[in-house]
Amino acid sequence: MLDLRTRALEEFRNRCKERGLAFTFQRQVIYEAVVDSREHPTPELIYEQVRQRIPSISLGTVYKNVKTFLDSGILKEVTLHHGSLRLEANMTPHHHFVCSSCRAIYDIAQGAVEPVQYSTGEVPAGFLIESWRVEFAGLCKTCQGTRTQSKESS
Amino acid sequence: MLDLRTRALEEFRNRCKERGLAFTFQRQVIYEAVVDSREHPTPELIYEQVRQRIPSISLGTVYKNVKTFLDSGILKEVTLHHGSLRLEANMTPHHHFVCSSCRAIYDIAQGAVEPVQYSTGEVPAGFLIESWRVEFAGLCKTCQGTRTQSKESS
DNA sequence: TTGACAGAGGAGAATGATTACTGTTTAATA
DNA sequence: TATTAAACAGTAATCATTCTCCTCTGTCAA
Repeated sequence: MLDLRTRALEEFRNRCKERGLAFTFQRQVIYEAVVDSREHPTPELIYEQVRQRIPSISLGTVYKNVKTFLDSGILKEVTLHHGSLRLEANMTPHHHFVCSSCRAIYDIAQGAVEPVQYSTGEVPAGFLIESWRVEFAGLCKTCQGTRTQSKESS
Repeated sequence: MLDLRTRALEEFRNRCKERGLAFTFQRQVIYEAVVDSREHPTPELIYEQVRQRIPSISLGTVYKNVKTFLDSGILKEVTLHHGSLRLEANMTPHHHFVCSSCRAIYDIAQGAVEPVQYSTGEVPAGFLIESWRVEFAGLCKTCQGTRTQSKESS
């Protein structure tokens, strides 16, 4: 448990070094706040957590470092298209493909994917599942052409 | 094509009636803007579209009606948790369960779901898929207890 | 048709999330 | 330990969204 956390921190330190990022106390505490949270926290929530250990930290610092971590692949964002409300009129069940470059969203017909099978033969425990869908991420046709595959690949 | 659009509009009119919503020109044009767009548009983009037909429309009206449509099940939002940036430190592939009531996000182990099969035996055309994951929606344990199943069920 | 009234629309202020800017401090490294 | 680029804190600015207030229009009964 603690060991796991220590290991994660060690790995974090290495990642910083690899990417040429300074290993600061603020960054360490911000990273730990995300690791320790089971809630997929917002920057605001991270800020609250971190302030308990570093009362002088500024919200801007949290945002800045979160962004840095995302760019470096040290953290991940839960959804690729959280920014603004996106709407659709297609009320029939279907899936989505999100281009990780231009963030465009495309519909994938429900029929294109076989129904999801639970490996245990059971619904994941405790949840009442009303619907599910697959979210594919990758490059759309346009972005495949534009880019000469310079994505981070670690 | 046009027929489809006419049908959709007809259905929209019925939905409004069913829900006791006034059928106004603004609502019609807003709805059509979403139907016509293949881009899962933002309210801002809808506003741009609608302004070409109704220059005097206000952005507030677009937001208000979009919200009304979402509440009435006339439109759908692409993601249940678009509001604020949500982060995670778990970099191994996994799935998510989103509670449609409290919007909490839970991790589902990758092993709990069998790899997605494409019905056609092929990747959906044109996309370079780098990853995929399943997003489950429903009620978490807590919200199942709290609520006496009063969800919309149309 | 007409009149009453609740609901809808427009304009702009207020809020919340996020980014940008500025001057000061600190980690990395020689 | 001195140098320097990067990181920090504080604050202003921006963008998305909601709220408020007042006017106008659809809806429905007469």
